[in-house]
This record gives sequence, structure tokens and C-alpha cells, in this order.
Amino acid sequence: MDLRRLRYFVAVAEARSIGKAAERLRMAQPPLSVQIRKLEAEIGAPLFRRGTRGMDLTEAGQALLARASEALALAADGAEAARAVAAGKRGRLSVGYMFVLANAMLPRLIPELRRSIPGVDLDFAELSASTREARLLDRSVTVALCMPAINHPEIQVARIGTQPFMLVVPSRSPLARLSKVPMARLQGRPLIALPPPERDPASSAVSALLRRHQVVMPIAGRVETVHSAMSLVLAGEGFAILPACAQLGAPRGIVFRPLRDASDSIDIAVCWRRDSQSPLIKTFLKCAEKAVARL
Amino acid sequence: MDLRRLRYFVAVAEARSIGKAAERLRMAQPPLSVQIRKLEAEIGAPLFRRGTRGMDLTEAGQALLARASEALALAADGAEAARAVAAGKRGRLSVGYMFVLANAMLPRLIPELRRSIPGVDLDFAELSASTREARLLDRSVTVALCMPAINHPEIQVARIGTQPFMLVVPSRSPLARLSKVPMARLQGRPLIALPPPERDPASSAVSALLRRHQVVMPIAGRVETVHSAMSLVLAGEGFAILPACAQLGAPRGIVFRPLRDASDSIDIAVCWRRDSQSPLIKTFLKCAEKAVARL
DNA sequence: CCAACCCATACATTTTCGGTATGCCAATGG
DNA sequence: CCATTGGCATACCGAAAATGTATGGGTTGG
Repeated sequence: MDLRRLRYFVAVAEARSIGKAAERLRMAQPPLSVQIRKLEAEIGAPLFRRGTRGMDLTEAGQALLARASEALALAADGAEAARAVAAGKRGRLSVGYMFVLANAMLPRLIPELRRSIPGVDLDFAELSASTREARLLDRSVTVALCMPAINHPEIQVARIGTQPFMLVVPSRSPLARLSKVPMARLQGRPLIALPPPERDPASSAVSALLRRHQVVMPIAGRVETVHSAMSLVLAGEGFAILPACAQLGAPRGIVFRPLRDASDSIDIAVCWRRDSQSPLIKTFLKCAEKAVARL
Repeated sequence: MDLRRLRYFVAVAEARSIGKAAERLRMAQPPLSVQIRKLEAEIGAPLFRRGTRGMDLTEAGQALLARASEALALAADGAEAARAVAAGKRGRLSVGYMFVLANAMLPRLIPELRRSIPGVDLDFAELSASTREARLLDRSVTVALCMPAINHPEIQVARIGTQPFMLVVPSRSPLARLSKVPMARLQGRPLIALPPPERDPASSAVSALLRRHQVVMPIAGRVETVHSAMSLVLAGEGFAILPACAQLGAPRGIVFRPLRDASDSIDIAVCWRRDSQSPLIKTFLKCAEKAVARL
């Protein structure tokens, strides 16, 4: 059963004549006649009544016509859909992001994406650093927003911005009075830390910052989320060092202060599989850059 | 866009491997590889990711797969449906019948048909003699139940039974007393007639009956339907001569009496277009014969 | 480093398709 | 009644496409 035969069949059924259909199909009449007869042989029953003034569908032909035209439409639509997906005009874009970036970026990023790729289903998931990496690798996520970038041979990275590290203190703390906090003032103070470097590379950036300024802060608590870290700071358990954008999610009673002599910052990056051929990635990248520009 | 290509594509997508799919398709691996690449060229985008351990659908491929398998199923179903219709296992049987036969035949005929051809849609229409003929000719009716048979070169006829003519009288009429009415007693009495022979050949059968017995009955009224004829008889306007089976629809106050010396009868026939290739006709014929046998 | 696995390419063979020429049949018109 | 016309079917040939066999090349795993 060949799709071309069905196309010919539908044409003849609509034209009610082999000659007319052949004209519309830009072919000679005899081969079309042959194809129709082959189709009838394949079905095992006549599909047309041959009259002296053209062809007329039999009931078997009518039964076939309904399905055949639908099948033709489906096949054409399938090809079109595949092309649209490949061109990035339709499909699904699955984005893994991290909590700290949510408040800062998503309100700008999502509307931007909807304008740029209206036919694409968006799917946002807040994921931990290790999960983002795993799901990029198994392709269940198309792109990830990371801070800092993922370092993996299969994963490609585009840096779209940076965030300075800031000290997070309770507003009633004496440190809150300073507009800029000298690094030396942190010496020996308790630190509320995020998951260790194996699970969250942001932690190693913080460690590096402290090491570079030869400041030692004992770890007073490890938490999974930025939100928990701020809660512990608010409770007076210690201080945290977080990217500036975390401010947007900070509760009342918490203030962010720049570190005077440390200009250390952390990269915001878009990450995706090096072999991903999704054309949506470059669009996503543009949108993410716009969203970061306003930070 | 060829159905074979789509079939191959679906096979490869399901087997997640060209080699495995080729095995299932009973063909060599290289031509299948070529076909898949041709399909990708036709779509203009890769449909599979080639891994070292097989093939994996891209998103464009997934978009195509859904439609392609549906299109394949539709094409197969179309062929199957056409075969089923040609074999008389599915389709539509449109029956034109006449009012006088409705009470006598349909209660037996319809259940019989439903048992014999359960997949077929039945469509019964009560039609006048001339309409039955016209709609047989334009194929909007597949078969017709007629009394008497239609006489037309394009129409084939099978006689399935006969009905004796009977005299229809009001039960209070003196003629109702007789168990058999001699033809001579009808001389000069008013006749309630059905439409003239051009529109209803049953009328010419009645005329022939009277002529053969040299009886003259003035026409006291022409009506369109048997029902109207009986109403006029009940009203005392005259007498009617109808096939025996009309009794089943007779109102109270009307009786049917055999004609003593007239053994005249009228054929019940099944009629269809000589060139109709519907396999349902022979089944219909069998069912109609059964239904008539019990009259 | 070799063997196994899997896909891609090359080439020869066969099938199928489409075009041209022509025949057949029925309806139409003088 | 014969000629013409319109429409489909058949025959044959050249071209395109599909399939099979042989082989290359890359990656994985022992």
C-alpha cells in the first residue's frame, strides 16, 4: 500500500475522471489508469464504476476515500510538524534552573521566551546542581541556568552574566551598619554553608573567596537551599555569602552587604548538551541574556 | 512522501536500531539505512541521533512518529474497510419498500437482516412506485420491494411471492356476508382506485383483472395510499381491490373477502440495478424470501 | 590491541514507474 | 447508418528508484 497510489486515488475520486485527474497531477492519463487498477487489484475489489462519461466511486471506494484522504493529511502534517520542530517553531523546551535565579530571572525570561517562540511548550523545573547536570546528560532537560557553569566535557556553556558575592547578615547585626564590609571582619565568624562542592560548585567559589583573603569561617551549618540559609542567618546562627541576586528572595530582617576588598563574583551561565541540535537553544540564550541585562 | 518510507521509519523507531528493524522487515540493513537517510533528506532534518549502540529519535522524529504511525494505521484500515464493504461485511443497505408490504414483511425482514449482516447499516424508506424506480436508477436505494415488479431494462427482478387480490368492503355491507364474492356481484359498483398505471403498476393489474372478467366498476375516487383507500371504503364511498397482505393494516369496520372465480394474484418482487455489484443483494434476497414464506 | 557491533557507502541488479502510441467501446450527430 | 468524439485500457520502452552484496569506518569492551 503506497501513499502515492492513495494520492492518485483521491485525485481520481475528486475529479471523477482519470483524464481530469491526470491533468491535475501533471501526468499522462495511461499511467494513472494503470495505478488505479493496481490499487484495485491490491484491495481486491473495484473502487470505481467505469461509466461512459467518467468514473464513479463504488461503496468500497467511498469507504477507502474517507480513510485515504485522512491518511494523506496525517502524513503531510507529520512531515510539516517534524520540520517545524526541527526549525524551533514548535516543540518543547525544558529548562532546569536554580532557586537563587528564579526571582531574579524568570519574571523577565518567561515572557521573553513566549514572545520569541510562541509555538513551543515551555517546561521549567527548579533543580539542584547535580540534578541539572544529570538531566542535561540524559536529555530530559534541554538547557540549564547555572551559577556557576557546569564543568563537563559533554556540556557546553555560555556565560551570560556575573553576580558579586555579598555578605548576608541579620539587619540588627553590627555588620549591617557598614555600607561595605571589610573581609577581615569576617575572620572566625560562623558561616552558613550550602551543600559541599561535590554537589554544588557554588560552595567551592565561596571557599576560594575566603581562602584568597586568608579568612577562616567555621561552618556553623549546612543547608540545602538558599532560603534555609537565610532563615538560619535570621535566627542568628551565622552569616552567609551569597550571590547578590539572592536579595530578591530575602525575608524582612535580612540585609545584603558588599564585601569591601573582595571583587569576587560568580558566573551565571546557560548550559546544554554539546550534541544537542535543538535550534531553541540559541533563542533561549538570547532571551536569557536580555533577562540578565536588567539585573 | 512514501508510505513505505514511513513504515520503515516506524520500524526503526520502534526497534531503536537499523539492523534490528531490517531483520524484522526481512530486508538487508544497508537499503534500510539508505531509506532512512532519504526520509531525513526529504524532511530536511535528522530524525534520529546515531549512537554507538543504536538509533534514538530526535524531537523532530518523535513529532513525525506520532503522525506516521497513525497514518499507517489509517491506510491499513482504509484498505480493510474497502475489502469489508466489497465483501458485504460492512457498508449500507438502503431499502425502498411500499406501504402495503410494511406491516406484512418488515417485522420479519428487519430482524432477519440484522442477524445476517450485523455490520451493515440498514436504511428503510417507504417510497411510491415511481420514486422506488427513480431511486434505484440513481443508486440512492440499493434494493426495492415491489408489487408488482418494476419493468425496466436496467433493473433486475426476483419474484419472491404472490398475493391474491381481495375485495375490500365495509363490514356492514351485504357483500361482507359472503365468504367468497362472485365477480358478477361487482358489476357497476363504485371502485376506489389507487394512482393510475403510469405511476403505480398495481393499478393496471386491477384493471386487467376486471377486464378479464368483463366487469366494469366506475371509479368513485383515486387516492394515493392504501390507507386512504380503506378510509373511503369505510366511509361507504365504494369498494377497493387490494392484495391480501393489506389486511394487516386494515382499520376496524373493514373486511377483506376473496373473489370467488378470480384466482388473480400480484407478484411480490425484489428489484435492484442490474449493474449493482453490492454483495448485500443476494443476502437481502434470501432474507426477503424467508420473510415472505411466513405470510 | 583485537574482536564485535552497528551504521554508512559503493556498486550491480531488479523492480517499478511514467511517457508515447494505439486500441476499444459507447454516445453523439449529421 | 456511419463518422466523430470522449474516455479508459493495453503495449512497449526508457528512466528512476529500491534492494542485495561487499566493504569501510567508528566505537565499545575484554
